[in-house]
Amino acid sequence: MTKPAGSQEPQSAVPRAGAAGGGRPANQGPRVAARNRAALVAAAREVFAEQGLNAPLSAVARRAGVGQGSLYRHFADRVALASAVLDENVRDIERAAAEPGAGLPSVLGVVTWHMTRSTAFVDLLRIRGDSAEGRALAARVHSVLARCRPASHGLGADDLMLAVAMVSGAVHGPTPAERERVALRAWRLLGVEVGPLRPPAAAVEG
Amino acid sequence: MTKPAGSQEPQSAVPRAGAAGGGRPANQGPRVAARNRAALVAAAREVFAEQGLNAPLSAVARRAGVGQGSLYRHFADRVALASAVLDENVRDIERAAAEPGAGLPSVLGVVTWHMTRSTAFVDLLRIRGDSAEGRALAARVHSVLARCRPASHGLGADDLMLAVAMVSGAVHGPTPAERERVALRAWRLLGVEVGPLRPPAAAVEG
Amino acid sequence: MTKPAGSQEPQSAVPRAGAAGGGRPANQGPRVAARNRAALVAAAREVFAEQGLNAPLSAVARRAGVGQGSLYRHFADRVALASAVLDENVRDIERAAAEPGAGLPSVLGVVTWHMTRSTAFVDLLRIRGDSAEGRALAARVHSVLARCRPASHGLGADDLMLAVAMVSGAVHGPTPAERERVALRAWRLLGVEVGPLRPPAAAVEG
Amino acid sequence: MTKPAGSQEPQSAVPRAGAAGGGRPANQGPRVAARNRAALVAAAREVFAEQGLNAPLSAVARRAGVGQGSLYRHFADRVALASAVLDENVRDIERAAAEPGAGLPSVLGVVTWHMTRSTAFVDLLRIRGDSAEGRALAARVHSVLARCRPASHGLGADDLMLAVAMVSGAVHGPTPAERERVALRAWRLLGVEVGPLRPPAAAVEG
DNA sequence: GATGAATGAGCATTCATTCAT
DNA sequence: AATGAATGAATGCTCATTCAT
Repeated sequence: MTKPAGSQEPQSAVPRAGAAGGGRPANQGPRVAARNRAALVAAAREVFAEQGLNAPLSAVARRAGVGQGSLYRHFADRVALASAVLDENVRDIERAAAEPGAGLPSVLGVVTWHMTRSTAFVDLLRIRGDSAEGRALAARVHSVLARCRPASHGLGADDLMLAVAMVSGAVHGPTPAERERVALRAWRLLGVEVGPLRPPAAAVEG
Repeated sequence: MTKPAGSQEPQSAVPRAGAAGGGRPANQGPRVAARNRAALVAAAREVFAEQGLNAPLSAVARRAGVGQGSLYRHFADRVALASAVLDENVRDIERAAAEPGAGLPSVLGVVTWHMTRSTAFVDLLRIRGDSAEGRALAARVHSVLARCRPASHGLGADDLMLAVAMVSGAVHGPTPAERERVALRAWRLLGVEVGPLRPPAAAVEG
Repeated sequence: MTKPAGSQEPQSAVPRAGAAGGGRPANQGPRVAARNRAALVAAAREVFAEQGLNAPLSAVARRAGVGQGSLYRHFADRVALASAVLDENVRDIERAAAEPGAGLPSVLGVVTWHMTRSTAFVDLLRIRGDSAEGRALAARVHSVLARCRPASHGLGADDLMLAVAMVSGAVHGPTPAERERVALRAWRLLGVEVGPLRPPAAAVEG
Repeated sequence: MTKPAGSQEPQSAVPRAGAAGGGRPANQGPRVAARNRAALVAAAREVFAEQGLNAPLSAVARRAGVGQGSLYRHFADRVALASAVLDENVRDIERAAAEPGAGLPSVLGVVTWHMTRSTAFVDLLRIRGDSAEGRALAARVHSVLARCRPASHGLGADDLMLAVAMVSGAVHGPTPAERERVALRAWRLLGVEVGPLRPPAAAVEG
């Protein structure tokens, strides 16, 4: 007769203005569409980071404070949702590469920072071939690395992608700090210089 | 003395012993116990290799041609089953290290061969910390590497374990051949020499 | 981005909307929510009364004509469902105590009527300590008895609860009529006057 | 990867003489038949007392240190096993009635002692009608009470059986001491005198 | 366009019962 | 006569997906 411990209350990202009392929250109409989409991506980022890509989609909807149906309206399936999450990660990386004075080390710093923050991102780098969306995202990372790579380095972009996958594979551990330590050891083993592990300018989570 | 509410009614009032119909298959008796256990491990190896360590256990039982109950009789839980599977892999590695003339490259060849054969083995090497049994298996690999490592190499056993995890992380691809190609590229990037990718003398599957 | 191993495949690639075949019954939408909840409580009342509180919940769902999932949506666990059922019983008793001219005999009449109708109610009165909800329900009965008890009677509310439990313990038999007979004999043995065994004004089943 | 906590080791009541090592224990032949039967009854008494009459029969066999098959050889079904357990209880009661100087109070003392020791016995007294065996056992108790009843008492044997059932119904609580307290209160409420709660001369458990 | 209830297939696990040894 | 493994139906529970409102 105890309520299940793990039950999570909705964290209503979208405050309801609607009718009084315990009734169904008023339909906010299209006005909230964009807000809902963003809330879903943010929730999915957290949930996927914590529980892996298998996490129940219902948990994502709940954490986003959004109905199950809305999740499916915005994202046809799990892959679409995951892609949206990872798209932001990749965008961060592209942004880092575009910063003035950016070089391979600073970009790898951002890449590695994401690896230590998100299990899902690790999976993207490891298993990129499993879906068209995954391949596309990986291709964007590849292209960033290709542009950054200083000719002098001796590693082609393909090699760099492989190296990134290798480091991803090694990254694990209970805390971000521990994962950072492992990641840096892995890069050292590869003899690749990495800049400071950091989110790009305006990044939110990881 | 009441019929307990939760009790299970007999499945069939008229069990068939013979040939006809879809009746319950004959109970083969304890004679098949060892055979069943082996079949379960073999089936689990395949299923885990294909679908990862989270594959449905019912699929394992089905592929082994064994009842669900027998699976649980032989293996208390998923971890026990996985341990039995991976134990054979680790044993292969230990055997390879014990062969006359064995060295780090030949052992890594066996390790890598397993990586290209089994998703589950990759998971073991990557996420070794998830259970006592997993840690114990990983420790055995570590200890083999510690013994093999030529002092001259410059890499400690911890570094080698990390390297193995890195290669594991990179290994992916639709076919074993493709995965072998990737694994060899990864080792080259690390500057570590690997012997021929092969199962040890009498290995069965992988 | 891999298909999670444990994920569930869609049950049917071609869901039927229409009349024919054994396809999935149409989703009736939230309109039926309240109806479903009521149907579940009613079904649970019957099933628990017949088979005791350990009856399979699937049987409840089936009898209610409702999916398993809906049952779990409305009631987090077996206890929540049982509480909902027994809550109605207790409410009946409270209502009986509130009727004009009600006294201990008439309230005991209602209590006893429920005892002869529902195994589950008997269990509540006998084993009230098994859960917080059970204790709360029993406490409500206790409080009703405390209010009804004529000071002259010589029995405290605790004694009355014990007496109720004793009668509950004795009540058994194949038919309600038989159970009523036994219950009345039990009360007579205790020397306690009981009014007519009856449901309160607007009770539904029992 | 933790072993399930609740797993109980067999408490081998029957020491094995058999072959060396980990092989199947030698079949001890008919010599152990009687011993096994007794071990099963004893184990069932404990298991039923602890977990109720629904307890898994496998738990009984395990605790008896006996194969599942042997259980089924000795007892055709759950009811037969329960009957064997309760038969000993009833025999205790009959023995108590046969003691020199025995009277209704001392017999009720033994009856009540059993009620506070065994859930199963309570069930027998409450639900005696559910099986032929149950009815037969209850009839034996009835007959003992009929012989003991002092004419002066005013209660017929039927009334006494009902009273016993009523007290049974009230008996519950976490400890035997608590259950004794409740039972005595119940008898007092009925105005029936009870002797000291005790097992008969050579009783084993209860 | 949002909502959240409905649905039932699927997986893990348990356990009564049978049966070869 | 004992043993203990095999068997699979049954049950609890979860979750992807649909759909009326």
